[in-house]
Amino acid sequence: MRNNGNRLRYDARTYPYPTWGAALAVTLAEVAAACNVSTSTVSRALTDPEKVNAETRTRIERVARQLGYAPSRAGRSLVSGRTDTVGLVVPDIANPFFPPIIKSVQARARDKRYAVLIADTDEHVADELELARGLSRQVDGLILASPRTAPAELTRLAQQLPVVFVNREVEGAGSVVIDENEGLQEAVEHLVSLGHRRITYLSGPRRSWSNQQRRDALAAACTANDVELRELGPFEPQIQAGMRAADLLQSSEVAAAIAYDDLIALGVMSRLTERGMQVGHEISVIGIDDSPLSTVTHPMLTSIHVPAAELGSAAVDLLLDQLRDPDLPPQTVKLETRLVIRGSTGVAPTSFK
Amino acid sequence: MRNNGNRLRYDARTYPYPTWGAALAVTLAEVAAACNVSTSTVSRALTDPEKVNAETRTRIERVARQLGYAPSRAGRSLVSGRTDTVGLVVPDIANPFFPPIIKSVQARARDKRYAVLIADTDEHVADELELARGLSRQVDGLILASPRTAPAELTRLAQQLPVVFVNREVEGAGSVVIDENEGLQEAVEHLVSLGHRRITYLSGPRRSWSNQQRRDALAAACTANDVELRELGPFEPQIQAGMRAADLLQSSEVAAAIAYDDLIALGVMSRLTERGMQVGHEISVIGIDDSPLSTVTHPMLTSIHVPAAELGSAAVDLLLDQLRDPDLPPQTVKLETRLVIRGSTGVAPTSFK
DNA sequence: GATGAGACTGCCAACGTTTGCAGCAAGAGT
DNA sequence: ACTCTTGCTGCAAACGTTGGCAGTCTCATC
Repeated sequence: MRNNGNRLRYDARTYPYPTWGAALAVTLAEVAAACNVSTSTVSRALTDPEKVNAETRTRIERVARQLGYAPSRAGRSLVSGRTDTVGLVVPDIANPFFPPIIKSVQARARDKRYAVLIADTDEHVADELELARGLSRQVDGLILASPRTAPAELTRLAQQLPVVFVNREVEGAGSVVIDENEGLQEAVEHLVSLGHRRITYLSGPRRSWSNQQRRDALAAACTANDVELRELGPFEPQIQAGMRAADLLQSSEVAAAIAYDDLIALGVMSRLTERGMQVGHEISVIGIDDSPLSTVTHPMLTSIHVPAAELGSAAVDLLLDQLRDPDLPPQTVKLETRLVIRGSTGVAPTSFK
Repeated sequence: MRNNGNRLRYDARTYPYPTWGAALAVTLAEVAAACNVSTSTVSRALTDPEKVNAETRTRIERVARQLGYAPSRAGRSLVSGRTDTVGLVVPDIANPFFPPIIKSVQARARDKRYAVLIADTDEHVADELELARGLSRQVDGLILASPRTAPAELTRLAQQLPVVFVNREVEGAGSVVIDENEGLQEAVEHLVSLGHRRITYLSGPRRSWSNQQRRDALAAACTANDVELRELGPFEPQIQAGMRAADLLQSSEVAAAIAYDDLIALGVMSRLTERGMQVGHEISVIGIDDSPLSTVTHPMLTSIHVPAAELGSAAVDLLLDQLRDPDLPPQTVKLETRLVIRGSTGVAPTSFK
């Protein structure tokens, strides 16, 4: 019962590759040799335990652990066609909105034994598809966060491999989006209750899907509350852009602003404060995302809370569902938002009432 | 001259795997069939162009492009023993110190045709090694940022695969560290020139290597400038911890604080401002990292600039050097720091002079 | 015209894993 | 004693790529 079909063919001295990392790795064949069984049996013992004799199995398990065996991803991948890896494309890791999403994607993926490959497009729209395509070779599925690529391209991408979109709905693909209606409605009502009758929307990138959503939701809320809505922008979701927005805002006659995201709002606050204005008194500012940064400024930023962690884990769940059953109809998950009131909003100055 | 050793064995209907992604992928064999050459020739044409006839090569290249051929990572990986992927372990993606590092690691790695797998330990020391070991199966080398694991364990890890440490020196492994001496010296001199004679260090995590470095460098600078040094902490590098530090600080008799990092400093500022103190007048605060956040507060945070982008790209360079030649002696790269003065530091109140 | 060199290309084995199939032994049923 | 089943295990092929080796063809040289 000697296993000689799977004997080792190299010793350390003749092994043709550097003896780093993977080359040192224990293989099925070595475990098999040590147990005097075939590689098939070892493979089954470790992946499909009911299929082998209980005694053999425990012996194999012990030896495998002892030798530090870990399956080669490449070998497994080659035969299964799967990589057990998902890709995640974000526009900017440095935008504090994304780290919580990334974290929850990773946590959920790790639970399900998937690795996560992350790509950062640096807000560069053209790189988005290229990075996604590059990743597609080495992942089973993709999560695209806040993509700005044209819808037709995204649909085509989603036909080539399972994709879940975060913060965007795309024809024929799963997505996780936030419903900003409630949050923005609360925000407008909040401002109205403070005496504001005019609101400026500091717009995000023109091609951004979520910017459209937010603008529309805000317009609806303003109409419903009989509030005049103005708009400035577009601004990139960056602090610097917010500072630029601040100056435009200050020269207007509006004392309340809702920004496309927290970064813009924080830039606005920072710049206004620097110019001597009292945010929360002379002017009210509201952000969207409720990132951890909302609490470091003074006054703290009133912001619309977005459930970032749920966003990430829902995306992973949707993606894995799709991997399990590719014929499943694409689903859209919608998450609620709500207003978190802090110090950056206050009673409208009398001159603006 | 028919190529029948490499003929296709499945058609779409009998293919046993879901027809998603990789399963659809064009293989060498298909390109070979379309060109009437062997897979070896295609392989060589695409990876080692001088080895095949110019005419054949261009034909192969054309067909490959046309068919959308992309090599299978798994197949290549299996034979080469390499994964063309590097792992990056960070304690907390949400800490604004890390995103710039992550970005530069990714950018440099991408230049060199490497993918990057990121793991976040959530500041959990015990997960650090576990994640690193998990990653080690699927990467050629690792970059560990600000690890807090015991040195002996790190040395052992570095014996198993190429590792480069960021923000920490480890026996027998490459590392990229920052030399905080200059920056802290400038910081102390700056405070002295403003009339401060006592400084409190808001300490980072006790096991953190860079916390040791910073504390030592600060102690040296204080001695040299005849300044009294006190210490509070340890604090986790998080805004919340900084707020806690603020209250401790306020009840002491020191009007100048240097924090382990920007997050702690920002938490301190936020809390002090909230309690009605004027940061930059009644009390001076200095951070370390000079993260983008330093500019969103009012006053803006005086901070010690750390060249995050260089940190990342140097780490990748060191790692790839080591992959190319495993026998290379491990190198340590040291990067300079400098003080960036903003509004959070000011003349010492007379009572403290 | 035989020989040799050189340029190119094909064959095959190998990487580590999974899995259909077949073989084998032991026990059950007739 | 025979078949039949059941439980377990081994064999071998397959996944896509690479690279050593050997074969073929062309052409120059003697």
